[in-house]
Amino acid sequence: MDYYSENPNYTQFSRNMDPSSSEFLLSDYLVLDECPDQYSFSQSTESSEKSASDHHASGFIEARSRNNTNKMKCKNGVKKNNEEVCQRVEFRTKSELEIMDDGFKWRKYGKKAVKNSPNPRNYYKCSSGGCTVKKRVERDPKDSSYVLTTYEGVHNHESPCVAHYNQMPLMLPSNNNAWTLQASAHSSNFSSSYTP
DNA sequence: CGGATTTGACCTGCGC
DNA sequence: GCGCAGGTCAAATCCG
Repeated sequence: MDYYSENPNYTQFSRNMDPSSSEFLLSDYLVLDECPDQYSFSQSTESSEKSASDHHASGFIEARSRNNTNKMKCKNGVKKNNEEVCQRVEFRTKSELEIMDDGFKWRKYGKKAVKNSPNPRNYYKCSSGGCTVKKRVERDPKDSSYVLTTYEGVHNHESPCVAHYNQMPLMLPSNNNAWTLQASAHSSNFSSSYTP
């Protein structure tokens, strides 16, 4: 069974995005928030665009702290202080497609128009049973050619994509603080990873 | 027919 | 307390 036929979103992303192409800009903006102690991994918009263009989205990521901009709310029963960590990862990706398939299977559960943005925000949950990871997808109001994708939470299972293709775990269940996003399972040099 | 998507209603937090 | 905005729910609808 071909994964492409099972996941049309993945098909679009991986087929249309050629890492060797100068038009491919992967995740030039990345923010990781972690409650209560938040850190971010990001590049500023302008520099990221430049560097992403220069490097053709080589996956280069710059880290900085953002302790003074903690406005992230840990809602829906996620506890701030103790056991459960509210982890947020934000990607800003130049793409005509709003759906950035990361190998996981998402179920759309909401769509909402947001203030100061002409484009609606889409809400997705990981459709894997027991996995509570969510993501929001919206077009950048300042530049609609960019897509803002925000992940909340940590997958408690492996990516079906990676399990299927690479037989390598995308998420290590033994390490809840580790995350990896792969833009394409076929582009092994195209992945961003974070392991605290 | 079952799963995914759509979309209006509802809930919650925050600012005034 | 009220209104607004963001987030979620769930029934209706779509689609393979």
